[in-house]
Formats: sequence, C-alpha cells, structure tokens
Amino acid sequence: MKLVTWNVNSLRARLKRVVAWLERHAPDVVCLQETKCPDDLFPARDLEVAGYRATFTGQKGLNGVAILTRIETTAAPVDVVTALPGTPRDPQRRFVEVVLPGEGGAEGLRVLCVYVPNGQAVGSDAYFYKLDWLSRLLAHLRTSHDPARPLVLCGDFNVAPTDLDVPSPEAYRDRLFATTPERRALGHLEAWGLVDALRARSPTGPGPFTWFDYAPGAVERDDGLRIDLIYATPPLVERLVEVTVDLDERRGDRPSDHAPVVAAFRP
DNA sequence: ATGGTCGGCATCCGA
Repeated sequence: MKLVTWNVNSLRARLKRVVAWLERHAPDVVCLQETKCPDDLFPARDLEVAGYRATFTGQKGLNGVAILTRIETTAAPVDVVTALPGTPRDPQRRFVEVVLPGEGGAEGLRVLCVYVPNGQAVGSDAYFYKLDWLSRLLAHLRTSHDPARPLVLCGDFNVAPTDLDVPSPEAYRDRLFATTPERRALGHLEAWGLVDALRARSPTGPGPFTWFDYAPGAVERDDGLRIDLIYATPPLVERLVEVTVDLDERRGDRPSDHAPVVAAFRP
C-alpha cells in the first residue's frame, strides 16, 4: 500500500502535474492540502478519469483538503468526516477523515488528512488559532480513536518537529514552525501513540525537507523545512517499508512549494 | 544586508 501526502498549493493550478504524478506513481491513498477549491469547482471528474475517487472539503481561495483513493485497489471510503470535531465548528476547511474498509473482513485503515494553520507570526491571533487547532486535533484522537488500530494522520503540519527538520537550529530558534509550544503540540500527538514515519526510517538529518520557499535557489541550497508529515499508529509502523520525499516534483515548471511525501507499507 | 515567488482574487492577502 502506497500513501502520499502533498500540499499542492491550488489543485486547479496544479491539476496537470497532479494527474501526471498519479499516473507515474499509482499511489493507493493520496492526501492533498491547500486545494484552494470550493466544492462545486472540485475537479472530481478529471481525477476519476485518472482512476481516483475523491473525498473533499474546500472553500473559495484558501485552505481545502482532499483524500483520493485508487478505485482499482481501494474500497470506497466510509465514515467520512469533513470538519475538525469540536465546538464551535471550525470555519476553515482544514480536516478530512475517512475509513478505507479492509478486504474480506480485514481491519480497515483510518486516514486523517490535515492542513494545520500556518500561524503567521509567533504570538499573533493566527498563532494561537494554530495551537488551539492542534489541541482540538489531539482531543479528537483521544476521544474518538485508538492507537492500537491502524490509523494514519498526515498532512501539512506547518511545524518542524525537531531541530533535525530545519536547516539551522540556531537560525530557527523560537521562530515560527519551530517554537516550543508548536513542537510540544506534536509531542502530545506522539505521546498518544503516533510515530513520525519518515523519522522512524531516516533517523539522521538535517532533512529531508518537504517545503521550500519559491525564492530562487532555495531547493538548490537545500534551504527548506520538513513540515509535511505522515504519522502512523504502531500496527501500521510494523508494516512500514520506506518513506521518501519526491524532490523532483518540487522542480521544473510551476511546481507546488511542497514536495510529495510517500510511504510504502507491506500488505 | 536585503529580498527574492506564488495563487487567488482583486489591485492586496496569505503563504
């Protein structure tokens, strides 16, 4: 089973690249963030032609997430949730969750796809919204899910989990994406039972980075951040083969500013 | 030492 998480920075602007990528790699599960696409304009037909079912929630201009599943290999999603549980309802479209039923009574896979708020600047209202959003995500896991079951939580977390995930720990000390409260929030997710899949297989750094600024030369200088993460519960980590960052997809003509992160699992 | 680029939407904002 191959799963990818990818912040596409506008699905409609990226559609040709996304479809070409899906045809080249044939992933079974695809978690997309920043689709920037209202539901009535979501390119479901184009994705279906490419062989994928889509579960999505979006809004005009900003945010938006989707989970695509390969029709040929994957059962239709059930138990769909399209907003981060909790009150008040989050007005921003940043969360989608599905269950992919297993074959012949086998246990299914729960998939959560998130686009964590950026946070704008340390100490800003947006920063506290980000921390609050992460604590609501933790509360949802604690109240509704079980780390002993197969579950993946993946997406753009807008947090570099450790000093291995930034180019220079000194330069990033207490900066947005690397502050203690942001990292503590990820630490709580890990304490609940999630494992950072890439770091489990690639224990040294710095990097690999998944996001690079559009400013010229950022990719060549390897001046990025690792903020696109695949968290998995232990029964899935047991089946984890490898996790890779497709840096090629960050190059060339009009790429997203994020590279796809791909995890392969044994059946 | 500074600031560079995108996408969506409207001539600026968020990233």
